[in-house]
Amino acid sequence: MVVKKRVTLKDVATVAGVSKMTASRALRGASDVSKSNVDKVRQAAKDIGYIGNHLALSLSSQRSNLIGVIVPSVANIVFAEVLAGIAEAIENSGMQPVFGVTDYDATKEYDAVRNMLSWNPAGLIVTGLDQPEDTRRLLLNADIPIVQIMDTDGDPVDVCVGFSHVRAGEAMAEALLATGRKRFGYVGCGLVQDTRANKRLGGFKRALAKRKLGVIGIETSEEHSTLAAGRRLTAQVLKKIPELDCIYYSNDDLAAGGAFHCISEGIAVPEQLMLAGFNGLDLVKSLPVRIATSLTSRRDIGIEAVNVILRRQREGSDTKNRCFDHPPHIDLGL
Amino acid sequence: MVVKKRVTLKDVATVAGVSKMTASRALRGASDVSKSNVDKVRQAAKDIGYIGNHLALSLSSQRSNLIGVIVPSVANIVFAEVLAGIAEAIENSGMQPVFGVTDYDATKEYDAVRNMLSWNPAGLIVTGLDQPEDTRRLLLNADIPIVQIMDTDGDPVDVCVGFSHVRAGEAMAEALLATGRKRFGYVGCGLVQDTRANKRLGGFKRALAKRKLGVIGIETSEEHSTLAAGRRLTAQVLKKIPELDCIYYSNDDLAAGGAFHCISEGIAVPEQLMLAGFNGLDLVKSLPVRIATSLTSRRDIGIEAVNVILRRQREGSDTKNRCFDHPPHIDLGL
DNA sequence: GTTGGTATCGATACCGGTATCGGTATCGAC
DNA sequence: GTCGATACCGATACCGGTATCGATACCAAC
Repeated sequence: MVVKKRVTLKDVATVAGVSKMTASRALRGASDVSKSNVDKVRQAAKDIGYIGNHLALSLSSQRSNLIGVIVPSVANIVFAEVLAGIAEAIENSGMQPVFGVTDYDATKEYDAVRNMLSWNPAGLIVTGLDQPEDTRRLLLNADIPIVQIMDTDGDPVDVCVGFSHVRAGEAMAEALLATGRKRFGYVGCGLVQDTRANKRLGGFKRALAKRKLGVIGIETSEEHSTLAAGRRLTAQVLKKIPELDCIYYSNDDLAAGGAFHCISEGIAVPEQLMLAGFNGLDLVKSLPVRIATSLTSRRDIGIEAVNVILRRQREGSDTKNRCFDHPPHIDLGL
Repeated sequence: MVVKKRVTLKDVATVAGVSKMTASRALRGASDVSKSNVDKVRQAAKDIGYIGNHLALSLSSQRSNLIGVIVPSVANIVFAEVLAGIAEAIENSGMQPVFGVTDYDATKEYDAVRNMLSWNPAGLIVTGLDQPEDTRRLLLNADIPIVQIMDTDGDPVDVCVGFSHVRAGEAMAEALLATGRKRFGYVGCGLVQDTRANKRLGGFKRALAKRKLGVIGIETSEEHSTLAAGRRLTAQVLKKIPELDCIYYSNDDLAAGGAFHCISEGIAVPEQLMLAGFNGLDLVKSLPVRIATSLTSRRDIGIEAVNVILRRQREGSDTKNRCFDHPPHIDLGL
């Protein structure tokens, strides 16, 4: 046996005793092909283990079944769940997701978008609305549906699916104020680039300001959000400002870390100190103490993003410049 | 302005006043092209916003820069971290990962592998060693590096990167036995298909059997592993067999759920009841009680898997049929 | 027998790049 | 002035499919 070469459509055609074209037709729609030839081709394809070549298919037909997805991180469960939603919605659509990771780095994001576009995807899903100018231009020039997810505070290139982080921050502040809390702290691992967490903090502060209140203790760090960081930063902020009666975290991981700190230190949560995270992770729901959080519908956002693209494919551009809002739902955990 | 058409290499060449071929050369290696032409072409490409077309590139050059990755789930943080490792290792290699999700379903896995192969990837990373016959044949016939990850208990198609789950289960049993525990329970959300968890349980039981011991309480469920499920199943198993002094869980999520149950019920962990999970998640390290776990190096496994493929690309098939072992490290949390 | 419609098939031209090879220009050496 | 080597460039043939259009066969209708 010689070198194992890839089985091509031509091989199938030869075995089946028909032309390449007939084999091609037989393997897909199968209109305009006699029943007997369809069978022959199908059988031949199976016999010699024909797989097909999407590269050639997409190049030739000028459309691909790829949907590009660009997220800042996959290790973050929040984006992992968005991806899960995307994978779920894409199922059975004949499409295939391709993921790119930016690591919260604008340069990598630009590269990822560019790279993605070079695959002629049917659509592109990118995270956030605040791409730098050059990346935005790339997206604008791409002649495919672009869905920006997880944020609606801004001007979408095409369509956005998510919610307003500003409003989410405001809403949480209002809910916490309604419980009578007055001395607020903030703990965040907001990489400076985490514009969405910053938007939430902005909304949070604004809502407090309306009641002539403010964030009186703040502790942040450049590292990634982890439970351990949450634990440590909570200890720090409480050491500086022990009289806090409520801490808002940039996300649930940090808040849960804070909860662990409180459990260890015997601080009564939420009686003595109320904790509020963001995302509504499974983790928070199962915690031995009750903390507040904003439940975001990551999965739904992923699903909707895909659906926007699929609809666009079928029906043409109906929903240009629209925003799909999936506002978070506050759970005070009380 | 008419219909916006995709900018092709030919357009670049025209603008730069050279042939397609020269433009092609100028934009990549740039050997055999005069400096002045390289500049002209580069400038032209930038001016008209040339992006390139990977489909054509890969089809024409008969090699792609894709690395296919097939995992059962992305919502599971363990695989998310593997993906993160993969993304990290792939960075700057010029390669691009494409992910497929199987949802622990063999049929979907077959489809995913097939689909992936049709993109002519440079390599394929799949999860586990226990693919059904037809999928395995697909992998065997593919003339690219195939890396099976997360498991080494079996016969790899090509290369495997992971660890023995049987030994991992044994090791945990031995470590727990060494602390003097005698009445073992097991809690698992082993979908029947979760062969790896079953391998661990098998190893665990075998090690106990050597000491004439066994698992005297077992509680499983078909659902996905969640903290809530861990909490519930722990309550159930303890209700039936209250005298357990140690529970082995199929993973950390369940074990952490068990920990939450114990905290709520005032059960002293680990004094009264020892809990042992699997994976060594961040979650476990930050828990307010100490539980045992096996630290698996997900990220490293992802990185190594990619490196196997990258090495193969450069050096040819040196490591045919090899196994890369990344054994977990037991942390009793004491 | 001729005509027209339908079903079926194949030849050919692409899609947008790269590999390959041959052709020209330039230059130093003899 | 001729020659060979080197640098540079473009024509052409692919890669593996699909779109398109024309060819052929067959059958019913006139």
